[in-house]
Amino acid sequence: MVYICILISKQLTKSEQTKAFIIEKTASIFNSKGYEGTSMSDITNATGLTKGSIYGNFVNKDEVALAVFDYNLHKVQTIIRSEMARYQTAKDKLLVYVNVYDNFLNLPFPEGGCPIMNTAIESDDTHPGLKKKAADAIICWKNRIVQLIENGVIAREFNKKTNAEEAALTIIAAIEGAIMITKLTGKINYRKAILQSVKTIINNL
Amino acid sequence: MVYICILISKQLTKSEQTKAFIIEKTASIFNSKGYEGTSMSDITNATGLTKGSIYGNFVNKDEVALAVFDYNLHKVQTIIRSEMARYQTAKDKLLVYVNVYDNFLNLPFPEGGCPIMNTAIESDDTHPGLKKKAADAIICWKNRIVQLIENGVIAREFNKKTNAEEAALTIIAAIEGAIMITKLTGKINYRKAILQSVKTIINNL
DNA sequence: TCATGAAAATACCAATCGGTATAATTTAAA
DNA sequence: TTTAAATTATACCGATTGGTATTTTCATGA
Repeated sequence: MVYICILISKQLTKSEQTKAFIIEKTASIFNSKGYEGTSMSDITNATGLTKGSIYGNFVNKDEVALAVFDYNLHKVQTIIRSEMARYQTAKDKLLVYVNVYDNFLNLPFPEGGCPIMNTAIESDDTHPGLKKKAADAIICWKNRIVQLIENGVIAREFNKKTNAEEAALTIIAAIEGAIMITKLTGKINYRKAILQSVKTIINNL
Repeated sequence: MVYICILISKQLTKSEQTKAFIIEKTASIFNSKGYEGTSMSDITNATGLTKGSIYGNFVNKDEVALAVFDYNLHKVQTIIRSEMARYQTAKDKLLVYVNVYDNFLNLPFPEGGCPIMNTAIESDDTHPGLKKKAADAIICWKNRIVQLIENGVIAREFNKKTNAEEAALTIIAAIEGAIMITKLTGKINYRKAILQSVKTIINNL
């Protein structure tokens, strides 16, 4: 199994390596300046590569942006998944969201805030491809929380009268709002206060 | 008094009239495409004016963007204030936020979503002037809700153990998150579900 | 009615935008 | 080691960007 993995990773094309390199080097730029605000020269400067090389690996800037979104989203999902694996109960797993977003400065979180919200706000009126990806990510996130709550109901951790979807959407909305407000005002206590409310919501499920 | 008002409005410079005209015509564009994504040609197309005229009334594009933010923010604040004036109790006044954001398609709300959030997300890493304006708007909003809650505590509508700031920030975060999620996914029920949670939070104060 | 200042239009600027054709260089298989 | 293919660099493209200098038009008070 490991052997196969090594073989597969050795078979990574030069082009695939360069692609990954470009994505890594530009991920934080796209997430900070936005997909419109990031220029081709930003990309060449960040990578040290030339335009010819970028366009030899991606058909256009849009494709870089889409790949970078996937990369940033994957980064967040990986953190959440690995933290959640440490806990057993539905409640503890749900509280992972609170703890992760409360300490995301100490975690390998994408620079520039939540990639889903950044992409959502920038692209909802302008870039259908990115909008679709962000929307799918939100719905996937919501479904994951709904499932956790339903598991908790089955395990008699949560009240069976709980409206799982309403709770899931509220948790997501509050978290995203918290990130935005703290990034904007610089007040970490604001995020802490909102996440305290999220914790209360989870405890009352 | 009225006479004075008429005099003052007659004294509106031609330049001031044009300025207001430019702001009105471009407000929805800035709020949809973003302040970076809106070009000078967008502005000239929307107004029918030429670049010379725009730059005769504003020193640069930034100044238009800042003025448009004020205009869009004022629009939201006017709706909230006039709705709130119809109610007396602190709880009813707080519930205005829920009702307004639940029906904002039927109100003269700025096109393109919440101008505070749009500006916050786009400008927090790129445009200090706009970031400052958005941050001030959020803090002002928070203080207003805190005051309403404190009034409600004095009037014995709310529990005096209520953490007003935590509640205020949570309400704002949930509302902003709700707007983002519904705009992104197209699912109005998602917003309704989150606003239902906000209503519950207000009822439990 | 005429003169004057304000406002708007025209024509232009250098810089940058995303993108491409082609040439030089690596890479890797034979 | 040779050679063909894949990858990267160079040099360029037209279009558009924000911005300005200058001219024309317009409004208005004397």
